Amino acid sequence: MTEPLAPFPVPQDDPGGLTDLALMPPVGAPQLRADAARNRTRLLEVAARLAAERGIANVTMDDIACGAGVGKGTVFRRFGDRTGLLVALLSHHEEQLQAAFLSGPPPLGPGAPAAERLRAFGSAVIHHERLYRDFYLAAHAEPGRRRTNPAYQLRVAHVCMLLREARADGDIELVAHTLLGYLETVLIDHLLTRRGVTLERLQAGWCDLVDRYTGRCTG
Amino acid sequence: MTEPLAPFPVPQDDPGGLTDLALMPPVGAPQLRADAARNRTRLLEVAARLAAERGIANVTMDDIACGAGVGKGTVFRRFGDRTGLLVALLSHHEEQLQAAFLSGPPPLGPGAPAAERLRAFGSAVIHHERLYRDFYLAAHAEPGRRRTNPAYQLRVAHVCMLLREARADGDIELVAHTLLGYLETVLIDHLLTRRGVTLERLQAGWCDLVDRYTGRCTG
DNA sequence: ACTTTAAGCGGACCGCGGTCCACTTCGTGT
DNA sequence: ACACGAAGTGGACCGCGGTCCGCTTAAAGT
Repeated sequence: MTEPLAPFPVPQDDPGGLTDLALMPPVGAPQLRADAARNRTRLLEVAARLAAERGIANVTMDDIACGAGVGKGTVFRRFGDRTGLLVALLSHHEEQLQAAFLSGPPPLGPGAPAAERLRAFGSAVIHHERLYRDFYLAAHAEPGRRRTNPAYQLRVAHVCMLLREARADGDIELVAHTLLGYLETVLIDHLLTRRGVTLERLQAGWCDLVDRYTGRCTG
Repeated sequence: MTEPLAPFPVPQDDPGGLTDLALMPPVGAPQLRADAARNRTRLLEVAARLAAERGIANVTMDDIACGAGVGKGTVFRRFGDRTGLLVALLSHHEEQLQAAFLSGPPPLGPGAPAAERLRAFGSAVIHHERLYRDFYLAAHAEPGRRRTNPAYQLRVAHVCMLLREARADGDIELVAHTLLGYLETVLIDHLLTRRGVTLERLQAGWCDLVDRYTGRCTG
């Protein structure tokens, strides 16, 4: 239970909570009614505040609803379920990460060689997910949904692109999933906290993995 | 929801349900009272039967308790929680798999070259988990616990051993986790059912991954 | 301004996993 | 045979996530 995590801004856009975590396409968002938008914002603010106070694991949906002065039904109508709320909470940070690897400065963003960008990608993801560890762990409580969410799919697409650009041989999509498997929040957390693996070691392992697929020996 | 899955034998040993999935060490098991052992068996039988009838996802803990004619408290005392019960249900199959790669015939068991055994291992795990898909998916509902269970740790140890035997270079433990990440039930299932990847392709991807670490180019 | 209506709202309600604790039973030592 | 303690038992109880449905309200059309 990593606690505080300073409160953070709540995104105003993305009304439905459905396109969350997909950078770029706020298109097709069905436009919320004014009161609904207000409630959405308040709910996210309250959730963030309570999570900062006592850790997201100790915040119930009722807490959030009643903290925002709305009924429980409103919360579920807006976010679908608990996971949806968590995803929405994470979306702001997630978008920052996405912006960094899609259009930020090299070596993470465009400009550096693909292999180098891949290495930087791993490092960035590890740090990012570590920073918001509790949220990611909570949001991944339902393992089946993880890979269907837009943020994950964007990562897959991005890694595929870099692999192709790096002339990686083999089944690109499968390789991408293999690489992303290494970056799984739960695995990283397990290795770091339960197995005593250091961050440097993790990073080295990532670079090694990337190298195995992006040439060095198979050209 | 893959349904039927013929009923299967229920293990009589392993009283506490705690050492389940750890092949070999029924040592240290605290010896159940006769009635408790009887109830344990009945519970597992009922659970297996109901799961075969309507799929494990549609079986509640109350169903099982009342189907076995015992109170709910009894179920939880014996198995700790739902996951514990599922693990116990799987333990028989899991042990068969373990026996196969620990002491079965080559190429999966001892006798074949390590790299070949590793390739066979992936194939075996993929088929095995696919066979009991629903159970594994249900048992992995809580992602954090997966890697702390004895069965997973045994897999890690086994893969580490084979990697060392194959003179794989790099950080063996991390490599083992990378490999096992590829075999994650949820990932495999996602690729097979949601992404239309074929079994052969999956298998080829596994062999490729193994080869990257066990020589071929890095010697 | 007035109507209309789809979207939003709230909170009672449900089912499930999990806990608790007073009571029973097994099996051991005498 | 018996007494006694540890292990086992059952079912009432709890909290949480999630649903339902009758009421309210924002905002678009006229």
